[in-house]
Amino acid sequence: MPEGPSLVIARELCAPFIGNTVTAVAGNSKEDILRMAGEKLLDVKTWGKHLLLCFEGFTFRIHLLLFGSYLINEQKATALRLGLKFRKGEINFYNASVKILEGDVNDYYDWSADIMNDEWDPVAAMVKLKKNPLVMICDALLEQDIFAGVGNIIKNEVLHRVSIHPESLTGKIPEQLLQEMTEQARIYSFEFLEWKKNYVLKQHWLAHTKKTCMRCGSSLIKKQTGKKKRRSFFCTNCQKLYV
DNA sequence: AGTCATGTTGACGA
DNA sequence: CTCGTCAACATGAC
Repeated sequence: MPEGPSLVIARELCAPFIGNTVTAVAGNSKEDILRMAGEKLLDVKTWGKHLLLCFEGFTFRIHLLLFGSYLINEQKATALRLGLKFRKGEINFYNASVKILEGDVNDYYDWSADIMNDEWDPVAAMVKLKKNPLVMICDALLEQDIFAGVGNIIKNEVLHRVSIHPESLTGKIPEQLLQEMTEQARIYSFEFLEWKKNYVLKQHWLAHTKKTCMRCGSSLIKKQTGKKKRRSFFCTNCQKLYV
């Protein structure tokens, strides 16, 4: 489910409840979820892979991790982590991480680090990248403080698109190319969003889970890369290694 | 049917 | 203190 674009979809689906009062709360979350009862949902935001339900004086942060899911105006048999009822419908979360953030949500997040946000700042991302020149680019792209919302699919597709080997060192990648990668992280993410909405995401993958390179036809390498040890799919013919 | 993965945090030991 | 490794969570696609 959950890379940045998928959270944007979740926000859009929750948006109709903005301005409405929570009439009932349920779920097995250990957080004080009853606090939302009787409160008006003031806003729904996202930051990277976080879904933020904003109330007066506090915000509930929902993270779907790897297996989390949600249903709008529907339920399923598995244990409910958090369910919010409104007069005109309900939102239900399953297997999600739920956490309360006290006070102003703006104090918790740097919106300019979120690739899906209007305030996304590629220059700031470049500055952060340059601070860690010895980090492999496959790890840097997954760094949520730099590219909030980028997940493993986006990582693999962006690196393939800009022809960079995932094990390249950030500081060895030519500046202009690094900048192009940073820009593509956002551009690709919005393409991801459209494809996901139209249920055609997977058919647009050119590297992720593929056995052969969709550009040149060579066999792709599948390997756990970097300190994060997340799987990378890459073409040693198309993607250059900078070390 | 077994394996594996679009993710993150915290514990523990070296 | 930092690093690496592991466990934990737990579903669904193949």
